[in-house]
Amino acid sequence: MSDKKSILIIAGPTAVGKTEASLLLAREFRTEIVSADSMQIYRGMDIGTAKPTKKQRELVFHHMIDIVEPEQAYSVGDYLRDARSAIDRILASGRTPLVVGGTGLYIRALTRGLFSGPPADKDLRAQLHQREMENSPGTLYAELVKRDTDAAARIHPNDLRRTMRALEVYYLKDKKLSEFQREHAFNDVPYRFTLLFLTRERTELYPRIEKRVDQMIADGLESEVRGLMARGYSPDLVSMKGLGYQHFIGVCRGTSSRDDATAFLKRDTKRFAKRQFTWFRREPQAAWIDITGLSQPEEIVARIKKSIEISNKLV
RNA sequence: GGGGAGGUUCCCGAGCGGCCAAAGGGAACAGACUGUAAAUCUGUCGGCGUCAGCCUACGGAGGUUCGAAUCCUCCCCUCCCCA
Repeated sequence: MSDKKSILIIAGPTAVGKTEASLLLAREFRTEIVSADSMQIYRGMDIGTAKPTKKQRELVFHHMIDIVEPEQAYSVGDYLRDARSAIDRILASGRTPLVVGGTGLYIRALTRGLFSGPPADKDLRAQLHQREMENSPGTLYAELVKRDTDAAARIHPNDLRRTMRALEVYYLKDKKLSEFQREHAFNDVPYRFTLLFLTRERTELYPRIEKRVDQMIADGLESEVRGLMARGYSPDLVSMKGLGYQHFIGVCRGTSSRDDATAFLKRDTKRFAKRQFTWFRREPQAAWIDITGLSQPEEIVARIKKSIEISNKLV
């Protein structure tokens, strides 16, 4: 056993019930929460991201929420830096940080690091994108096949985003993405961690998602989006691509109906939950905890504590 | 009661004698993922299978044909118009 400090991570698909349970748990452990949610970092996006309320945040201190404006770019790299520093502060105070969220990549970065690649270069990306547009589709992919064959082999030819990032890494660092990945291999593990993935049967999760979407709308999602639009945000912003925001922009502009937006939001949120299942399914250290049938935060916490005991015995 | 349109795989919807397990779309399911990740991308989609095939399918029952989702007969159901 190493002398690394421990952190507890509570992950799970949207609407399983992470927030309430983690709040209770954090109070009991007298600790603070570090959010691992790629959308809750944005200020002013409260309803659509199901952010913990002001009251809840007075009860337990939350890190990594409301840290940037919606028009600011914020990458996994930024997240890793900021979240680790928050975690280190909590650890330094002698407590066990409670990481809570559903963004798989953020959690992986937190627990196993990122290779030290270059941050996104807007100009270079624009250049690359233009090159693809001016030539036939697949131009960039063909370029990648030449520059970094191994990376290309792992990227689908249609996945322009990943193709561009691989080229970006190559041109900026004069080193292949595949090489970075091979050397790093997610081996930067600074903490001991217990990663719990809360789940529910889909027959229960999906109705919860629908209910939650209805609640968001009742709580004023549309006017929240309207307010964001009034600030002149482009729909192309990462923040505005968030579930709910991308859907209600059309409603605010009068190009789509409220009913359609609601239906699509429900559908897309379910799909998102499905992708979260896929992600954590192949996260080797994630312990799945089925909380189907448990509706009270107390019950969920009891269930969580039980599995922590079990995993502690195993360690 | 009279006239018209139609019933296709989970849904919508094309097919109108063989090339049809049946276009296309939707939904669903599965997968990938290292600086946009609530994003981006991919695959499957009647069942069985040693992948060659076999079985079940186009409202129901018969019939014509070498061969029918496609043609004929009767029946059941839906929608529209006139009474």
